[in-house]
Amino acid sequence: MSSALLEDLRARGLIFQIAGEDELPAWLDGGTRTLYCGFDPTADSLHIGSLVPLLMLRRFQHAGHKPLALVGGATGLIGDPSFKAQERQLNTPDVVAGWVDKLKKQVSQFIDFDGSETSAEVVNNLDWTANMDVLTFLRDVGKHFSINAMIQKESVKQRIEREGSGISYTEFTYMILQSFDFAELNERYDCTLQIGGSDQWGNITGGIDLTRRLHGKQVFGLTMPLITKADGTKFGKTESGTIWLDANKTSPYAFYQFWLGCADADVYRFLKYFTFLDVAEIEEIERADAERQGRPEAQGVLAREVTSLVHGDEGLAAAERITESLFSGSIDSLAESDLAQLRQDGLPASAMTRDAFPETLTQLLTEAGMAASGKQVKDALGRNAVTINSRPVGWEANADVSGCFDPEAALYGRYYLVKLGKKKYHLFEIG
RNA sequence: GGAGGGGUUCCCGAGUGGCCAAAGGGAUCAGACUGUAAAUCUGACGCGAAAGCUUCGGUGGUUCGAAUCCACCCCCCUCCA
Repeated sequence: MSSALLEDLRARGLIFQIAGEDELPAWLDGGTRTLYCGFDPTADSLHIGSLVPLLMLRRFQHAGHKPLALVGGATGLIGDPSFKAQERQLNTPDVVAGWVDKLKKQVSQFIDFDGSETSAEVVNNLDWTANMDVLTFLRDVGKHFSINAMIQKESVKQRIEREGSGISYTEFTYMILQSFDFAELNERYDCTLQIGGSDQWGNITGGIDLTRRLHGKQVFGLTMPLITKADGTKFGKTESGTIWLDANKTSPYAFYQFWLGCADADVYRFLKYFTFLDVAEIEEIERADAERQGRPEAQGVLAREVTSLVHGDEGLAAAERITESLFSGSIDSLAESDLAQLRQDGLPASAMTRDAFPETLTQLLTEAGMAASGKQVKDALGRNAVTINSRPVGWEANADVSGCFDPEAALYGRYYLVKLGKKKYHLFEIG
Protein backbone atom coordinates (compact mmCIF):
# COMPACT_ATOMS: atom_id res chain seq x y z
CA MET A 1 0.00 0.00 0.00
CA SER A 2 2.78 2.41 0.77
CA SER A 3 4.85 1.87 -2.27
CA ALA A 4 1.65 2.99 -3.94
CA LEU A 5 1.94 6.14 -1.89
CA LEU A 6 5.45 6.72 -3.15
CA GLU A 7 4.26 6.13 -6.67
CA ASP A 8 1.52 8.67 -6.27
CA LEU A 9 3.92 11.18 -4.77
CA ARG A 10 6.24 10.66 -7.65
CA ALA A 11 3.43 11.15 -10.15
CA ARG A 12 2.62 14.40 -8.40
CA GLY A 13 6.16 15.56 -8.67
CA LEU A 14 6.38 15.79 -4.91
CA ILE A 15 9.57 13.84 -4.47
CA PHE A 16 12.83 15.62 -4.91
CA GLN A 17 15.30 13.37 -3.14
CA ILE A 18 15.11 10.27 -0.99
CA ALA A 19 17.74 9.09 1.44
CA GLY A 20 17.58 5.33 1.59
CA GLU A 21 15.69 5.07 -1.64
CA ASP A 22 16.20 1.36 -2.12
CA GLU A 23 14.92 0.30 1.27
CA LEU A 24 12.23 2.90 1.85
CA PRO A 25 9.36 1.34 -0.17
CA ALA A 26 9.68 -1.98 1.59
CA TRP A 27 10.04 -0.27 4.93
CA LEU A 28 6.83 1.69 4.43
CA ASP A 29 5.01 -1.39 3.22
CA GLY A 30 6.10 -3.26 6.30
CA GLY A 31 3.74 -1.50 8.69
CA THR A 32 2.78 1.75 10.30
CA ARG A 33 5.82 3.97 10.40
CA THR A 34 6.30 7.22 12.21
CA LEU A 35 7.52 10.23 10.29
CA TYR A 36 8.05 13.85 11.12
CA CYS A 37 8.40 17.27 9.61
CA GLY A 38 9.61 20.35 11.39
CA PHE A 39 8.14 23.84 11.27
CA ASP A 40 10.15 26.62 12.80
CA PRO A 41 8.37 29.56 14.38
CA THR A 42 9.70 32.45 12.35
CA ALA A 43 6.39 34.31 12.44
CA ASP A 44 3.04 34.07 14.17
CA SER A 45 1.66 32.03 11.30
CA LEU A 46 2.82 29.61 8.65
CA HIS A 47 2.44 30.66 5.04
CA ILE A 48 1.54 28.65 1.99
CA GLY A 49 5.14 27.60 1.59
CA SER A 50 4.56 25.22 4.48
CA LEU A 51 1.45 23.81 2.93
CA VAL A 52 3.17 21.19 0.82
CA PRO A 53 4.94 19.54 3.77
CA LEU A 54 1.81 19.80 5.89
CA LEU A 55 -0.26 18.08 3.26
CA MET A 56 2.52 15.59 2.86
CA LEU A 57 2.17 14.56 6.48
CA ARG A 58 -1.48 14.06 5.79
CA ARG A 59 -0.81 12.00 2.70
CA PHE A 60 1.33 9.69 4.76
CA GLN A 61 -1.30 9.51 7.44
CA HIS A 62 -3.92 8.54 4.87
CA ALA A 63 -1.56 5.84 3.74
CA GLY A 64 -1.46 4.40 7.22
CA HIS A 65 1.46 6.08 8.90
CA LYS A 66 1.84 8.20 11.97
CA PRO A 67 2.78 11.84 11.45
CA LEU A 68 4.55 14.01 13.97
CA ALA A 69 4.45 17.73 13.43
CA LEU A 70 7.43 19.23 15.15
CA VAL A 71 7.23 22.85 16.08
CA GLY A 72 10.71 24.20 16.54
CA GLY A 73 10.60 25.95 19.86
CA ALA A 74 14.34 25.39 20.11
CA THR A 75 15.48 25.63 16.53
CA GLY A 76 13.34 28.73 16.12
CA LEU A 77 15.55 30.40 18.69
CA ILE A 78 18.62 29.72 16.60
CA GLY A 79 17.63 30.25 12.98
CA ASP A 80 18.16 27.92 10.06
CA PRO A 81 21.00 29.16 7.85
CA SER A 82 20.14 26.79 5.00
CA PHE A 83 20.43 28.68 1.73
CA LYS A 84 19.87 31.96 3.51
CA ALA A 85 21.94 34.78 2.17
CA GLN A 86 22.66 36.32 5.51
CA GLU A 87 22.54 35.91 9.22
CA ARG A 88 19.13 36.37 10.69
CA GLN A 89 17.97 38.46 13.55
CA LEU A 90 17.26 36.47 16.68
CA ASN A 91 13.81 36.72 18.21
CA THR A 92 13.30 36.84 21.93
CA PRO A 93 12.36 33.59 23.69
CA ASP A 94 8.94 34.79 24.77
CA VAL A 95 8.08 35.93 21.27
CA VAL A 96 9.13 32.59 19.87
CA ALA A 97 7.18 30.78 22.58
CA GLY A 98 4.08 32.72 21.58
CA TRP A 99 4.57 31.76 17.97
CA VAL A 100 5.06 28.13 18.92
CA ASP A 101 1.60 28.09 20.49
CA LYS A 102 0.04 29.53 17.39
CA LEU A 103 1.82 27.18 15.04
CA LYS A 104 0.86 24.19 17.13
CA LYS A 105 -2.78 24.98 16.57
CA GLN A 106 -2.30 25.77 12.95
CA VAL A 107 -0.38 22.64 12.19
CA SER A 108 -2.96 20.52 13.97
CA GLN A 109 -5.74 21.27 11.55
CA PHE A 110 -4.08 19.35 8.76
CA ILE A 111 -3.61 16.02 10.47
CA ASP A 112 -5.93 13.77 12.43
CA PHE A 113 -5.71 13.16 16.14
CA ASP A 114 -8.03 10.24 16.47
CA GLY A 115 -6.17 8.34 19.11
CA SER A 116 -5.57 5.46 16.76
CA GLU A 117 -2.27 3.91 15.90
CA THR A 118 -1.77 6.50 13.20
CA SER A 119 -2.90 9.41 15.33
CA ALA A 120 -0.84 12.52 14.75
CA GLU A 121 1.11 14.28 17.45
CA VAL A 122 2.57 17.70 17.80
CA VAL A 123 5.94 17.88 19.45
CA ASN A 124 8.27 20.68 20.41
CA ASN A 125 12.00 20.26 20.27
CA LEU A 126 12.44 22.67 23.13
CA ASP A 127 11.26 19.81 25.33
CA TRP A 128 14.49 17.90 24.89
CA THR A 129 16.94 20.71 24.36
CA ALA A 130 15.96 23.31 26.92
CA ASN A 131 17.59 21.51 29.80
CA MET A 132 20.52 20.03 28.06
CA ASP A 133 23.78 21.54 29.24
CA VAL A 134 26.53 22.64 26.96
CA LEU A 135 29.04 20.03 27.97
CA THR A 136 26.61 17.19 27.43
CA PHE A 137 25.70 18.62 24.09
CA LEU A 138 29.29 18.99 23.02
CA ARG A 139 30.38 15.57 24.27
CA ASP A 140 27.37 13.47 23.33
CA VAL A 141 26.13 15.18 20.22
CA GLY A 142 28.79 17.49 18.86
CA LYS A 143 31.39 14.77 18.93
CA HIS A 144 29.57 12.96 16.14
CA PHE A 145 29.77 15.82 13.74
CA SER A 146 32.73 16.47 11.56
CA ILE A 147 33.31 20.10 10.80
CA ASN A 148 34.95 18.97 7.61
CA ALA A 149 31.68 17.37 6.53
CA MET A 150 29.52 20.20 7.77
CA ILE A 151 31.26 22.87 5.80
CA GLN A 152 30.84 20.78 2.69
CA LYS A 153 27.06 21.08 2.90
CA GLU A 154 25.63 22.98 0.01
CA SER A 155 23.17 24.75 2.30
CA VAL A 156 25.84 26.69 4.16
CA LYS A 157 28.54 26.73 1.53
CA GLN A 158 27.84 30.17 0.16
CA ARG A 159 27.72 31.58 3.66
CA ILE A 160 31.09 30.10 4.41
CA GLU A 161 32.74 30.94 1.16
CA ARG A 162 31.36 34.40 0.69
CA GLU A 163 33.33 36.89 2.57
CA GLY A 164 31.28 39.60 4.13
CA SER A 165 28.12 37.66 4.83
CA GLY A 166 29.63 34.94 6.91
CA ILE A 167 27.86 32.68 9.36
CA SER A 168 27.82 32.76 13.12
CA TYR A 169 28.68 29.80 15.28
CA THR A 170 25.08 29.87 16.44
CA GLU A 171 23.53 29.36 13.05
CA PHE A 172 26.18 26.91 12.04
CA THR A 173 25.07 24.76 14.96
CA TYR A 174 21.52 24.69 13.72
CA MET A 175 22.11 21.55 11.72
CA ILE A 176 23.29 19.73 14.80
CA LEU A 177 20.18 20.70 16.69
CA GLN A 178 17.90 19.51 13.95
CA SER A 179 19.88 16.32 13.58
CA PHE A 180 19.50 15.73 17.27
CA ASP A 181 15.74 16.13 16.89
CA PHE A 182 15.62 13.26 14.46
CA ALA A 183 17.70 11.03 16.69
CA GLU A 184 15.59 11.98 19.68
CA LEU A 185 12.31 11.35 17.88
CA ASN A 186 13.69 8.04 16.78
CA GLU A 187 14.23 7.16 20.43
CA ARG A 188 10.97 8.54 21.72
CA TYR A 189 8.56 7.66 18.93
CA ASP A 190 10.45 5.20 16.81
CA CYS A 191 10.36 7.85 14.12
CA THR A 192 12.15 6.63 11.03
CA LEU A 193 11.44 9.19 8.34
CA GLN A 194 11.92 12.90 8.12
CA ILE A 195 10.40 14.92 5.35
CA GLY A 196 11.01 18.52 4.39
CA GLY A 197 11.63 20.96 1.60
CA SER A 198 14.57 20.41 -0.66
CA ASP A 199 16.49 23.03 1.28
CA GLN A 200 16.36 20.70 4.28
CA TRP A 201 18.34 17.92 2.65
CA GLY A 202 21.52 18.78 4.49
CA ASN A 203 19.78 18.93 7.84
CA ILE A 204 17.91 15.70 7.19
CA THR A 205 20.94 13.70 6.18
CA GLY A 206 22.70 15.11 9.20
CA GLY A 207 19.94 13.62 11.34
CA ILE A 208 20.16 10.30 9.56
CA ASP A 209 23.87 10.09 10.24
CA LEU A 210 23.47 11.05 13.87
CA THR A 211 20.69 8.54 14.45
CA ARG A 212 22.87 5.80 13.07
CA ARG A 213 25.83 6.84 15.16
CA LEU A 214 23.86 7.38 18.34
CA HIS A 215 21.37 4.54 18.14
CA GLY A 216 22.59 2.32 15.34
CA LYS A 217 19.29 2.70 13.54
CA GLN A 218 18.69 3.22 9.87
CA VAL A 219 16.28 6.02 9.19
CA PHE A 220 15.08 7.71 6.04
CA GLY A 221 14.72 11.13 4.53
CA LEU A 222 12.54 12.54 1.81
CA THR A 223 12.52 16.02 0.39
CA MET A 224 10.00 17.85 -1.71
CA PRO A 225 10.87 20.16 -4.55
CA LEU A 226 10.96 23.88 -4.20
CA ILE A 227 7.69 25.27 -5.54
CA THR A 228 8.46 27.38 -8.55
CA LYS A 229 6.41 29.47 -10.87
CA ALA A 230 6.66 29.35 -14.62
CA ASP A 231 7.40 33.05 -14.83
CA GLY A 232 10.30 32.75 -12.43
CA THR A 233 8.88 34.92 -9.69
CA LYS A 234 8.81 33.69 -6.12
CA PHE A 235 5.91 31.49 -5.20
CA GLY A 236 3.65 32.56 -2.38
CA LYS A 237 4.11 36.28 -2.58
CA THR A 238 1.86 38.79 -4.17
CA GLU A 239 1.97 42.53 -4.49
CA SER A 240 0.22 42.71 -1.16
CA GLY A 241 2.64 40.38 0.54
CA THR A 242 2.91 36.85 1.82
CA ILE A 243 -0.07 34.51 1.65
CA TRP A 244 -0.52 33.30 5.20
CA LEU A 245 -2.50 30.37 6.45
CA ASP A 246 -3.93 32.41 9.30
CA ALA A 247 -7.30 33.84 8.29
CA ASN A 248 -6.56 36.96 10.30
CA LYS A 249 -3.48 37.68 8.23
CA THR A 250 -4.79 36.61 4.85
CA SER A 251 -8.55 36.47 4.59
CA PRO A 252 -10.14 33.38 3.05
CA TYR A 253 -11.29 35.65 0.26
CA ALA A 254 -7.78 36.87 -0.49
CA PHE A 255 -6.51 33.34 -0.13
CA TYR A 256 -9.10 32.06 -2.59
CA GLN A 257 -8.27 34.85 -5.00
CA PHE A 258 -4.60 33.99 -4.82
CA TRP A 259 -5.23 30.50 -6.15
CA LEU A 260 -7.81 31.68 -8.62
CA GLY A 261 -5.22 33.98 -10.14
CA CYS A 262 -2.79 31.18 -10.65
CA ALA A 263 -1.13 31.06 -14.10
CA ASP A 264 -2.22 28.44 -16.59
CA ALA A 265 1.35 27.28 -16.83
CA ASP A 266 1.40 26.44 -13.12
CA VAL A 267 -2.10 25.43 -12.23
CA TYR A 268 -2.05 21.72 -13.07
CA ARG A 269 1.22 21.26 -11.25
CA PHE A 270 -0.21 23.05 -8.25
CA LEU A 271 -3.30 20.86 -8.31
CA LYS A 272 -0.98 17.92 -7.88
CA TYR A 273 0.99 19.58 -5.11
CA PHE A 274 -1.78 21.17 -3.11
CA THR A 275 -4.85 18.99 -3.45
CA PHE A 276 -5.84 15.42 -2.79
CA LEU A 277 -7.45 14.99 -6.17
CA ASP A 278 -6.26 11.94 -8.07
CA VAL A 279 -3.57 12.54 -10.59
CA ALA A 280 -5.83 11.01 -13.22
CA GLU A 281 -8.58 13.41 -12.26
CA ILE A 282 -6.23 16.35 -12.59
CA GLU A 283 -5.07 15.20 -15.97
CA GLU A 284 -8.66 14.93 -17.03
CA ILE A 285 -9.24 18.54 -16.02
CA GLU A 286 -6.22 19.57 -17.98
CA ARG A 287 -7.45 17.75 -21.05
CA ALA A 288 -10.88 19.29 -20.80
CA ASP A 289 -9.42 22.76 -20.36
CA ALA A 290 -7.24 22.33 -23.40
CA GLU A 291 -10.23 21.40 -25.50
CA ARG A 292 -12.47 24.12 -24.23
CA GLN A 293 -10.43 26.99 -25.62
CA GLY A 294 -11.58 29.52 -23.13
CA ARG A 295 -11.29 30.13 -19.51
CA PRO A 296 -9.84 27.04 -17.78
CA GLU A 297 -11.66 25.32 -14.96
CA ALA A 298 -8.48 24.38 -13.17
CA GLN A 299 -7.96 27.60 -11.23
CA GLY A 300 -11.45 27.38 -9.82
CA VAL A 301 -10.95 23.80 -8.75
CA LEU A 302 -7.62 24.63 -7.19
CA ALA A 303 -8.98 27.64 -5.34
CA ARG A 304 -11.93 25.67 -3.97
CA GLU A 305 -9.88 22.68 -2.93
CA VAL A 306 -7.12 24.55 -1.17
CA THR A 307 -9.34 27.14 0.44
CA SER A 308 -11.52 24.42 1.84
CA LEU A 309 -8.46 22.56 3.13
CA VAL A 310 -7.10 25.58 4.91
CA HIS A 311 -10.19 27.55 5.86
CA GLY A 312 -12.86 24.88 5.89
CA ASP A 313 -16.22 24.87 4.21
CA GLU A 314 -17.24 28.08 5.88
CA GLY A 315 -14.17 29.93 4.76
CA LEU A 316 -14.65 28.66 1.26
CA ALA A 317 -18.28 29.67 1.24
CA ALA A 318 -17.35 33.16 2.38
CA ALA A 319 -14.70 33.48 -0.27
CA GLU A 320 -17.01 32.28 -2.98
CA ARG A 321 -19.77 34.54 -1.78
CA ILE A 322 -17.59 37.62 -2.10
CA THR A 323 -16.15 36.52 -5.40
CA GLU A 324 -19.57 35.84 -6.80
CA SER A 325 -20.99 39.18 -5.75
CA LEU A 326 -18.05 41.21 -6.91
CA PHE A 327 -17.18 39.56 -10.16
CA SER A 328 -20.36 38.00 -11.43
CA GLY A 329 -23.37 39.60 -9.89
CA SER A 330 -24.43 43.15 -10.05
CA ILE A 331 -23.44 45.13 -7.03
CA ASP A 332 -26.73 46.97 -6.93
CA SER A 333 -28.60 43.76 -6.51
CA LEU A 334 -26.89 42.97 -3.24
CA ALA A 335 -29.16 42.83 -0.25
CA GLU A 336 -28.30 44.77 2.86
CA SER A 337 -27.51 41.53 4.62
CA ASP A 338 -25.21 40.60 1.76
CA LEU A 339 -23.15 43.71 2.33
CA ALA A 340 -22.86 43.03 6.01
CA GLN A 341 -21.92 39.50 5.18
CA LEU A 342 -19.22 40.58 2.75
CA ARG A 343 -17.63 42.62 5.43
CA GLN A 344 -17.75 39.77 7.83
CA ASP A 345 -16.38 37.46 5.16
CA GLY A 346 -13.22 39.47 4.96
CA LEU A 347 -13.80 41.96 2.21
CA PRO A 348 -11.61 44.93 3.03
CA ALA A 349 -13.82 47.43 4.72
CA SER A 350 -13.77 50.47 6.92
CA ALA A 351 -16.30 52.51 8.78
CA MET A 352 -16.21 56.25 9.20
CA THR A 353 -18.34 59.28 9.64
CA ARG A 354 -18.87 62.06 7.15
CA ASP A 355 -17.09 64.65 9.21
CA ALA A 356 -14.02 62.42 9.28
CA PHE A 357 -13.60 62.61 5.51
CA PRO A 358 -10.14 63.71 4.40
CA GLU A 359 -9.79 66.49 1.88
CA THR A 360 -9.29 64.30 -1.14
CA LEU A 361 -10.20 60.94 -2.54
CA THR A 362 -6.55 60.13 -3.00
CA GLN A 363 -6.06 60.44 0.73
CA LEU A 364 -9.13 58.43 1.55
CA LEU A 365 -8.35 55.53 -0.74
CA THR A 366 -4.68 55.47 0.15
CA GLU A 367 -5.48 55.38 3.83
CA ALA A 368 -7.97 52.61 3.19
CA GLY A 369 -5.12 50.62 1.70
CA MET A 370 -6.45 50.49 -1.82
CA ALA A 371 -3.32 51.98 -3.30
CA ALA A 372 0.24 52.52 -2.18
CA SER A 373 0.29 56.22 -2.85
CA GLY A 374 -1.88 59.10 -3.90
CA LYS A 375 -0.19 59.02 -7.29
CA GLN A 376 -1.63 55.62 -8.01
CA VAL A 377 -5.09 56.75 -7.05
CA LYS A 378 -4.63 59.81 -9.21
CA ASP A 379 -3.65 57.64 -12.13
CA ALA A 380 -6.65 55.38 -11.61
CA LEU A 381 -9.02 58.33 -11.31
CA GLY A 382 -7.60 59.81 -14.46
CA ARG A 383 -8.35 56.60 -16.31
CA ASN A 384 -11.83 56.17 -14.95
CA ALA A 385 -10.72 53.11 -13.08
CA VAL A 386 -12.48 54.05 -9.88
CA THR A 387 -16.15 53.47 -9.24
CA ILE A 388 -18.23 54.13 -6.17
CA ASN A 389 -21.33 51.98 -6.12
CA SER A 390 -20.80 51.35 -9.81
CA ARG A 391 -20.67 55.05 -10.58
CA PRO A 392 -17.44 56.11 -12.28
CA VAL A 393 -15.49 58.79 -10.51
CA GLY A 394 -13.02 61.00 -12.32
CA TRP A 395 -10.02 63.02 -11.28
CA GLU A 396 -12.07 66.21 -11.15
CA ALA A 397 -14.00 64.75 -8.24
CA ASN A 398 -10.87 64.25 -6.18
CA ALA A 399 -11.48 67.16 -3.86
CA ASP A 400 -15.18 66.51 -3.61
CA VAL A 401 -15.22 63.58 -1.24
CA SER A 402 -18.62 64.22 0.22
CA GLY A 403 -20.03 64.62 -3.28
CA CYS A 404 -18.69 61.22 -4.18
CA PHE A 405 -20.24 59.73 -1.12
CA ASP A 406 -23.54 61.40 -1.68
CA PRO A 407 -26.16 59.98 0.71
CA GLU A 408 -28.46 59.59 -2.27
CA ALA A 409 -26.08 57.11 -3.81
CA ALA A 410 -25.55 55.05 -0.70
CA LEU A 411 -26.69 51.48 -0.62
CA TYR A 412 -29.10 51.09 2.26
CA GLY A 413 -28.26 54.53 3.44
CA ARG A 414 -24.68 53.84 4.48
CA TYR A 415 -22.74 51.46 2.24
CA TYR A 416 -20.41 52.42 -0.55
CA LEU A 417 -18.53 49.80 -2.48
CA VAL A 418 -15.47 51.37 -4.00
CA LYS A 419 -13.68 49.61 -6.80
CA LEU A 420 -10.20 50.56 -7.97
CA GLY A 421 -8.99 48.84 -11.09
CA LYS A 422 -10.45 45.50 -11.90
CA LYS A 423 -9.87 43.61 -8.71
CA LYS A 424 -9.57 45.90 -5.74
CA TYR A 425 -12.63 46.45 -3.70
CA HIS A 426 -13.22 48.25 -0.46
CA LEU A 427 -16.46 48.62 1.39
CA PHE A 428 -17.04 51.90 3.20
CA GLU A 429 -19.70 52.18 5.79
CA ILE A 430 -20.45 55.83 6.33
CA GLY A 431 -22.26 56.60 9.52
C1' G B 1 48.06 45.79 9.09
C1' G B 2 49.09 47.10 3.46
C1' A B 3 47.14 48.01 -1.77
C1' G B 4 43.11 48.72 -4.85
C1' G B 5 37.59 48.84 -5.95
C1' G B 6 32.77 49.97 -4.18
C1' G B 7 28.11 51.89 -1.26
C1' U B 8 22.58 55.69 -6.07
C1' U B 9 15.43 55.96 -5.60
C1' C B 10 11.70 48.38 -4.12
C1' C B 11 15.83 45.35 -6.92
C1' C B 12 19.73 45.49 -10.73
C1' G B 13 22.33 49.41 -12.64
C1' A B 14 23.85 54.43 -15.31
C1' G B 15 25.25 59.09 -13.70
C1' U B 16 31.54 62.40 -11.87
C1' G B 17 29.66 70.46 -10.37
C1' G B 18 24.10 73.17 -12.91
C1' C B 19 19.89 70.77 -18.42
C1' C B 20 19.07 65.34 -11.97
C1' A B 21 13.67 63.49 -8.48
C1' A B 22 18.39 61.29 -11.06
C1' A B 23 19.27 57.03 -17.93
C1' G B 24 18.10 51.90 -18.81
C1' G B 25 16.10 47.19 -17.21
C1' G B 26 13.18 44.40 -13.67
C1' A B 27 9.26 44.43 -10.15
C1' U B 28 4.77 46.97 -9.01
C1' C B 29 0.09 49.88 -10.08
C1' A B 30 -3.50 51.58 -13.81
C1' G B 31 -5.59 51.50 -19.11
C1' A B 32 -6.50 48.74 -23.92
C1' C B 33 -6.98 43.60 -25.38
C1' U B 34 -8.77 39.15 -22.55
C1' G B 35 -10.46 34.50 -19.18
C1' U B 36 -10.56 38.70 -12.45
C1' A B 37 -5.33 34.96 -17.49
C1' A B 38 -0.66 34.93 -20.55
C1' A B 39 1.68 37.72 -24.33
C1' U B 40 1.61 42.61 -26.35
C1' C B 41 0.92 47.90 -26.47
C1' U B 42 0.13 52.56 -23.40
C1' G B 43 0.59 55.49 -18.96
C1' A B 44 2.34 55.93 -13.88
C1' C B 45 6.16 54.68 -10.68
C1' G B 46 10.21 59.50 -3.74
C1' C B 47 6.00 62.15 -0.90
C1' G B 48 2.04 65.65 -1.70
C1' A B 49 -4.74 67.52 -4.39
C1' A B 50 -1.48 71.53 -5.18
C1' A B 51 2.04 75.05 -3.75
C1' G B 52 5.89 72.60 -2.45
C1' C B 53 8.84 69.15 0.42
C1' U B 54 12.51 65.19 1.18
C1' U B 55 16.48 61.70 -1.48
C1' C B 56 21.93 59.34 -4.01
C1' G B 57 26.19 55.05 3.16
C1' G B 58 26.94 58.96 7.61
C1' U B 59 28.65 63.78 9.38
C1' G B 60 30.74 68.25 8.29
C1' G B 61 32.97 71.51 4.45
C1' U B 62 34.03 74.04 -0.54
C1' U B 63 30.63 76.50 -4.05
C1' C B 64 25.74 81.08 -6.34
C1' G B 65 24.83 75.69 -7.04
C1' A B 66 26.96 68.81 -5.13
C1' A B 67 24.70 62.20 -6.14
C1' U B 68 28.96 64.42 -8.44
C1' C B 69 34.68 68.17 -5.31
C1' C B 70 37.25 68.02 -0.11
C1' A B 71 37.77 65.96 5.14
C1' C B 72 36.63 62.51 8.64
C1' C B 73 33.70 58.23 9.88
C1' C B 74 30.80 53.58 8.93
C1' C B 75 30.00 49.27 5.85
C1' C B 76 31.18 45.92 1.69
C1' C B 77 34.38 43.55 -2.19
C1' U B 78 39.25 41.83 -4.27
C1' C B 79 44.40 40.96 -3.60
C1' C B 80 48.69 40.89 -0.22
C1' A B 81 50.39 40.06 5.09
